[in-house]
Amino acid sequence: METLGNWRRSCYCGEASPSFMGAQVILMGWVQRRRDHGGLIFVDLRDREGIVQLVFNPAEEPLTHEKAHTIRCEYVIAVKGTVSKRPVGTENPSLKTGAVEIKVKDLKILTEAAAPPFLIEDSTDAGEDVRLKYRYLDLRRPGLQKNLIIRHRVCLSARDYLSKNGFLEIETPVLTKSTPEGARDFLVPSRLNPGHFYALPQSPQLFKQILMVSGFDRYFQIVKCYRDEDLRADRQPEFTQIDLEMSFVDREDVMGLSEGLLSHIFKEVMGVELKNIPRMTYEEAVGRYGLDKPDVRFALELKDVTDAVRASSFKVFSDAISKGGIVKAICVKGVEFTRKELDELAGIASTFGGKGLAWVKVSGEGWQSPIAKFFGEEDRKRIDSCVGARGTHPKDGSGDLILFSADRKEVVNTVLGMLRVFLGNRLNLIPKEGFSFVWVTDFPLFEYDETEKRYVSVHHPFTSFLDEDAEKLETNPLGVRSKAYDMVLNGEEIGGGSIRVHGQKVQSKIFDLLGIGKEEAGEKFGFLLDALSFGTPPHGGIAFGLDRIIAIMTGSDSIRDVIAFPKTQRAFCMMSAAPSEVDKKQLDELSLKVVKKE
RNA sequence: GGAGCCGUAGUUAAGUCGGUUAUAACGCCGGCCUGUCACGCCGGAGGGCGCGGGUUCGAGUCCCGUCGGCUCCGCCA
Repeated sequence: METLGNWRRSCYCGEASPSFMGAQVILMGWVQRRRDHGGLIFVDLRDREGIVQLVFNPAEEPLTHEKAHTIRCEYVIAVKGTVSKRPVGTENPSLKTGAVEIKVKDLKILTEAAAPPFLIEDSTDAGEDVRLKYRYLDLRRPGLQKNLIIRHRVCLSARDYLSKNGFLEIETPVLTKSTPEGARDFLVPSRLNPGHFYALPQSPQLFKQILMVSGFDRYFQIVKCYRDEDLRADRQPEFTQIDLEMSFVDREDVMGLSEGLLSHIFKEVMGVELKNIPRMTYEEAVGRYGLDKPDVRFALELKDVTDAVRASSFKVFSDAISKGGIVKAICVKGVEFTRKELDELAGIASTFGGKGLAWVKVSGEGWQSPIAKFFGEEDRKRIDSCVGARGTHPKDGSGDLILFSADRKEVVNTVLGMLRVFLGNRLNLIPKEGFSFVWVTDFPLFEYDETEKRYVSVHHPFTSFLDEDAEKLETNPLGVRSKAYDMVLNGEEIGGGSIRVHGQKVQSKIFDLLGIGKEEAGEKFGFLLDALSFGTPPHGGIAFGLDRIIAIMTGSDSIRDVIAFPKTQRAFCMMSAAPSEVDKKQLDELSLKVVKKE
């Protein structure tokens, strides 16, 4: 091990280029690989910006060459040498620096390294659990470094855009108050107030609204949020939002600003020009795509065939309809599915609540289906034309497959919506490149929670409603549409927001409808209700899921690949082994006692 | 809470119908090699099959339980 002494780096390894030709440089980094030819030794030296080849020549620098025998993978070294053009025919076009190499005169081994548990390269085949345990090594891989660099640039360009548009970045508390609605809170015990707890914010929602009451007019924050719910590929217990709020605005203003923000980010970071983002109401999204986060990159839309099948003698359909349900179908073009594949589709349908999945193969000879006998020639024609099915395709003569779901409206849409996404992937209907944005608007304000037997907010309790739906608040709460909007990218929800309620009376009314009593409302959100009574500007905002956006930008399957230190599915950090038990002394100070469940 | 897939050298995997000493590649260690870049060649070390129990003359292979990783449902205003 040697010290740096007076050596200072002249540039990053990845920056070595023909423009430095002949210059003496000092480079520092990690040994990617050593190729020892007995005579010449080649070493690939890696840092954040890339890799460059070092050459140790025994004929020129015998002592340095001798020393180079001892270096191993992941040693941290410094070299002094000259940037040289590689001999003709030995250039490496797959390397950014492949036209040059460093003829090393002097070498310092700054730190030795144990043999890493896996190779530090993008094509590493180590499992994710091993990589998460040694996350610091995993993060040396260029791919993950690139992801985090992109993340940095997205944050930078968001700050730049918002700042230029009059937004102020203002921090809000992390130790805050538990809220009854929404996700499960992470709690933090208060030492100074035994038996009392802070909650980590699920979002800075209340605080950003209060900042509007305070007159800051435009606020934003790139902020961690915490939700104690089960994890998924796109969900971590702590995640980051680009959160913003603006005063004296309506939906158009927030949505327009949001499009500007996204356009700026994608232009700056990806070099991509976004077109105007299309809009679709919740009703349309669910009707055509089955889901409130439609992937509009491919067709395979849902068709309502309730009327076309109403007359049929197929009991599954007629029963569903008589119970107030609907029948919808998707028509899969030109596929030959085996019985086994159809069973697989039915299995998927059942995981989303479908009780069955009726199918019809349409070929040149007409219908082939277990349910064909229930449909006459006229019925079949009507259904075919309704879903756009045809028996033979000019290209290869293959037929279509119609998949039906009959049930309550919600079940039918979910089942076919999820099947649609599954088939889109399976049949490669989804373009690999490109960013397909869509706004979804006019969400219902409430939905009915069967387990709690009450209305709950679809967005959150501070969401305002369409002016024309105001009177339905009394008569038909489920029919009230909200001033909420979601931004969907490639079939994933990447942001959502709303215009807020800005009157104390209306806010109290909403709490009323949600079954949150005056006392409870006062206790939980009294400070917001108080604030609203002191002169509140009309306001609204939106929050974007930074992790999800970066994951889509970088083509990552999971947001774990764009978070430096993510957690596993049981919310465990493989590297630090958090969470862990704590000393009894710590518990005592917090007036806490652990009761282990059987 | 539930469903599915997966746990075998440091890593990734193979392991037949239950049958001697568990196999390969990469990595690691040693040696040789002056134009390699997944360098090449020769040699070597390294695991008892996630953990616990059971069936059996005999278990990496079968059964039960459990722990862990991933994907999904529920959950995520």
